[in-house]
Amino acid sequence: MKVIFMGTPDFSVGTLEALIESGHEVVLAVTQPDKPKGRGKAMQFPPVKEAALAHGIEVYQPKRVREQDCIQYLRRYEADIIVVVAFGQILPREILEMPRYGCINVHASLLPKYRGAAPIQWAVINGEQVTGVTTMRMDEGLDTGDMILKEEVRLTAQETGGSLFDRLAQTGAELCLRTLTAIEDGTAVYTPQNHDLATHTTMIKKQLGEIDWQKPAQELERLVRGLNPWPSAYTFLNGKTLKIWKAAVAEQPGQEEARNLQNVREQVGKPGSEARQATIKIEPGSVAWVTKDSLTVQTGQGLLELLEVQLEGKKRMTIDAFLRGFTVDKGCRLGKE
RNA sequence: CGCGGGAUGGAGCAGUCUGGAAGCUCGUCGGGCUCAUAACCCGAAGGUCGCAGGUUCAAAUCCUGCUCCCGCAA
Repeated sequence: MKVIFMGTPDFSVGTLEALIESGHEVVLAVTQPDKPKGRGKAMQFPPVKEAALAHGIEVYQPKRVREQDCIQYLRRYEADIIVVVAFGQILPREILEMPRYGCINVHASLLPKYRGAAPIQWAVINGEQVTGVTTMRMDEGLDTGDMILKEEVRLTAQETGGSLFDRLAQTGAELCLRTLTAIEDGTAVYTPQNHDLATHTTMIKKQLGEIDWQKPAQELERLVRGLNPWPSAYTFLNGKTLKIWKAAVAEQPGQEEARNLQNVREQVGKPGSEARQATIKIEPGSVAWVTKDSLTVQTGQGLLELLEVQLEGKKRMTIDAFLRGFTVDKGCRLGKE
């Protein structure tokens, strides 16, 4: 089929390339405008633009697709279908109705759950067992169109936002091809969503990664995984940002750890309050115990062991490497002062 | 020219301001202790101090240029 592809980030690239390799005629790749990137200042192409250029496909980067100029421009390509994967702009009705087969969207969740911006990370953060990819025929709502195909993906215990992202991108690419085939064959079935079951996710903001030590260790561990590799969970140590790349809910302390715990309690406890020592609780966010190769923090519920961290301006490193050059005392508080 | 941190034996760091014998915590190798050990004791190997110039009797340290890594911001 004659396809116009719309997408922007890495997630979209897999589907674009699958379309090209499958023999569909991708006549145009629409993506967001270039933006100034990282440390220097240089403009950077969106991943989809990179991929399109590598395959010799024409690229179009409108600021706003809803503008008439843009709509007229797209019309000239007389596409059979428009495939949209994480494009980042809302399509107006005129575009939705433009191609013979409409606009097909690949969404990284099992609709109607997780409509919206960052379904992949949220699935990890929320501790979902299963998520997946859904293709739908777009309408004017946000991920509200009729569903065509759906594929489940099971999360692993150590799933990160990044790993799930990769898997769903591939699943999405395959599902998209199958969807196009079904549409071409006329065998596609359009199933309306049950809107009563819909849930929505919000865009991931950087600040979501700031760890609230009052929360349970299990929840924090999921946050760490969900926000890896971007934007990553973080806390503060001596006023500096400490990113947490990997953590684990700590097992019950063994004998030695228990003894260390006792030491901390003694340091934290006020002098002369012996009777209360047994009941004094380590504050959430305090280092519960530290050895030469492990660092465990008290949370609102349970303990979180930090396994891989990165201090501001430093490289990411395993906890044992980190502890070799950076002294962390028992009872030391993490987080903002 | 967006702001800032960094580059020192295999790892992570100190030393740089106030030039003058390369250090710390680990790891590795050898030996010892031990029922045993990731614990403890003794010993050893391993570094052109990111690169290139300059100043100086003398540069990891001061000056100039460059490369690479990283945090923020986008």
